[in-house]
Amino acid sequence: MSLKLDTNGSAIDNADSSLLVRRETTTLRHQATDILRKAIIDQRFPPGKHLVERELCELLGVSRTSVREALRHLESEHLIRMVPHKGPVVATLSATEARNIYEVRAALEGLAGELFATHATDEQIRELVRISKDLTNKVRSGEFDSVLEIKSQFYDVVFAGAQNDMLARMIHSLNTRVWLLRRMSLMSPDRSKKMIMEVKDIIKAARARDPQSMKDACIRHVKSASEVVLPKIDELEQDSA
Amino acid sequence: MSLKLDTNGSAIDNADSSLLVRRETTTLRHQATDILRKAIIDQRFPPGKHLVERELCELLGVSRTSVREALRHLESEHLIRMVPHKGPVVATLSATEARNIYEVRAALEGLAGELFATHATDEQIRELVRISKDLTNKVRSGEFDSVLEIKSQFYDVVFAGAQNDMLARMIHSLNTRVWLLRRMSLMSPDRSKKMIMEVKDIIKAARARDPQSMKDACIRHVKSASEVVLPKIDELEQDSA
DNA sequence: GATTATAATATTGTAATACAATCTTGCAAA
DNA sequence: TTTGCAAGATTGTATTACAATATTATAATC
Repeated sequence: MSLKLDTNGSAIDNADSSLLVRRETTTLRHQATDILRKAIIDQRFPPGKHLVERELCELLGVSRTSVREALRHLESEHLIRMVPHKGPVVATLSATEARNIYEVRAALEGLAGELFATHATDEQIRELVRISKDLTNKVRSGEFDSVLEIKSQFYDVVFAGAQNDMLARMIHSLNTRVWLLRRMSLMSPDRSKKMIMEVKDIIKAARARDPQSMKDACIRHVKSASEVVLPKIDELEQDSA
Repeated sequence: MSLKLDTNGSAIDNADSSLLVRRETTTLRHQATDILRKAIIDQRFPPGKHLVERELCELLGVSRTSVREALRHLESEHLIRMVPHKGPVVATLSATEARNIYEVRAALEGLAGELFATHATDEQIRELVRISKDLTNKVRSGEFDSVLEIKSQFYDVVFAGAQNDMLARMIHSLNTRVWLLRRMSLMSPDRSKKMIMEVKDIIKAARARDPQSMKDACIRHVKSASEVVLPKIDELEQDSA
């Protein structure tokens, strides 16, 4: 496993028009946080795995100070759990938690949709349409790997149009925790087809600028995804018991 | 200012029936986090104040290690903002952010209400009724200081009945950030009266176990609070500009 | 005097080391 | 087999150190 990060934060790309100094914000602990987060999301550290600080130090090539502060951050994202005097454990996701998260996501994404239909610019609506077409193509051609990424773009536009950063951050943090469930759900081809239909409903409501329908469509979309995913995680939990 | 914390974590209260070992979970950094959080919420560190790590060390009587890890935690709660190479700054709350938070709160507390009406036990409903009466009394007798505390109890019961920890945690973290706005809002006597009415609506819906009305009542309650508070923070922002 | 260059200072970011508290494990004794 | 204890591992915390960066004060130049 090589998770090493570059100690000299490079990247002095100042090609854009702004004359602002490209302030080097990437601290080591920040890089460490990102790398560890990615490792957890990609399941290189499987749920339940007991992490050892010293091993992480070697793995990342940074000191314990930085590792510990990174762990503190991941703890607040609920990606790891700190057991006193035992150390960090990669968070597991119980069926109950997954259910809870999808309940909250439905409410929040419903709100996001409602706000988008209310505040979005025409350009943002067009952008959403464009992405949804892209999504359809990728599903048709079977490129399921890129579907999740495009889906993220889709939501980024929704959040931008909704004009509520707090909301965007909260949904994002929820999604981080159910990332693998989402991947699981989008991989199944029949789910993909249904997903496309639901996105079409969302687009329709967006073009009509109808907050209520947009909200409903977004909620239906999350609920529909949860109906695919939750039974699966229920099974998994049964198996391990 | 004395914010010192006790280094020897004391507290071996094992009077309850459980035979489980009362595991000593209070690490120094945890205590430090709590104390700093409280100091910020109580405005002993006013918004925008530049905190200096070494001063915090002396203030709390712990090492920089612990202080920094505590800061990492508060950063993720958005109570402080880390400026690279300048250090932690107590977070300020813009009018826009406040508006965003109240939007999200409305959605989340609406969900909490809906879930409570669906899942709560009869005992929990009775408990809610009891607390709301307590609340009415305190408002009548003008004890506004304790109103906010009882209101917290009220919500704790709602969350317990809603059976969604994730939801509870998210609302709680939002409330932390708008704590002073809430205090501001509840202090005004006429707001209190309206608040009592709204709580009565919530109670009514809870007893009827009507998810939809409970949801609506909870949303109305948050919206109503925001209508009192948001103009005030708008003024504040105008003044400082 | 105003502006710029330079130095001094303060603070954060990171590392390395140390040690006590605690947990885990394995082994010996009953 | 169970109990007790020692050894090892790991975290929690403190201390010290130093480089990188930001701020402030001072001197130099126009």
